[in-house]
Amino acid sequence: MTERADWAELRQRRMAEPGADEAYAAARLAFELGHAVRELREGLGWSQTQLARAAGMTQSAVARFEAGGTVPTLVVLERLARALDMRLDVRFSPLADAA
Amino acid sequence: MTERADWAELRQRRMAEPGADEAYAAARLAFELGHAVRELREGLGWSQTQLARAAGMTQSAVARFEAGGTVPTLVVLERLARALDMRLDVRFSPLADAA
DNA sequence: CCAACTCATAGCATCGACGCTATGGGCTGG
DNA sequence: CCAGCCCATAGCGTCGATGCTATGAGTTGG
Repeated sequence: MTERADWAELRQRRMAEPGADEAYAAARLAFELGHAVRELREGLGWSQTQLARAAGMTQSAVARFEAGGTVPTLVVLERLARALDMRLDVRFSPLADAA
Repeated sequence: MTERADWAELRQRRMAEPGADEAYAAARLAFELGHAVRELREGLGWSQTQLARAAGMTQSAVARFEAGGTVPTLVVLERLARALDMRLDVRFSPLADAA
């Protein structure tokens, strides 16, 4: 990644800063989710525009999300999940112990 | 629950409205997460105030969250998870197939 | 009966996520 | 070479989630 984005860079820095533990985790989560959605979308052979329509949002929103531009809201995640015909799973799980 | 809250009621109505599918799902998720946190907290024998301190927020925020007053942000969920020494798990999973 | 603690809300300010529209660059088929 | 589609951002306005502070009700111990 060269340096196309802006927030992409900012977020990177943020994630590098010490003490930003939780913020870091959230950003990472956002990034991974974005990635996941992208793969699912491509898997279906859809364009961002198509997914956007299906999820009731705009192409720009999808792009921003996939790129990890913001920490998504549960509402949005839910919408995307539906559009992709998936189930959104959010839960607290033990750190190391059994499940 | 009589009718102590305000948003509690509003949210109820919202959830009842047709076509509010995703909003409904999000609200439900919020409610369940709130419940989960409450149980975890009580399990540790902590007061909302204690958890709030541990998670870097105020008692009111914890109360609002546990009551399902708002759809929490991933950032907040992450903070709570840490405070409770748990791991926040967010993922897209198939609707019916295996987990 | 009072003090102290716990939890539920209210009210207010701020910040960030989302929605929309408009571009710009990259690719591809005519 | 132009038209058309795809994706990445930029800007801007709005709304909702959080944070804080201040109460009020319910409990409990002294």
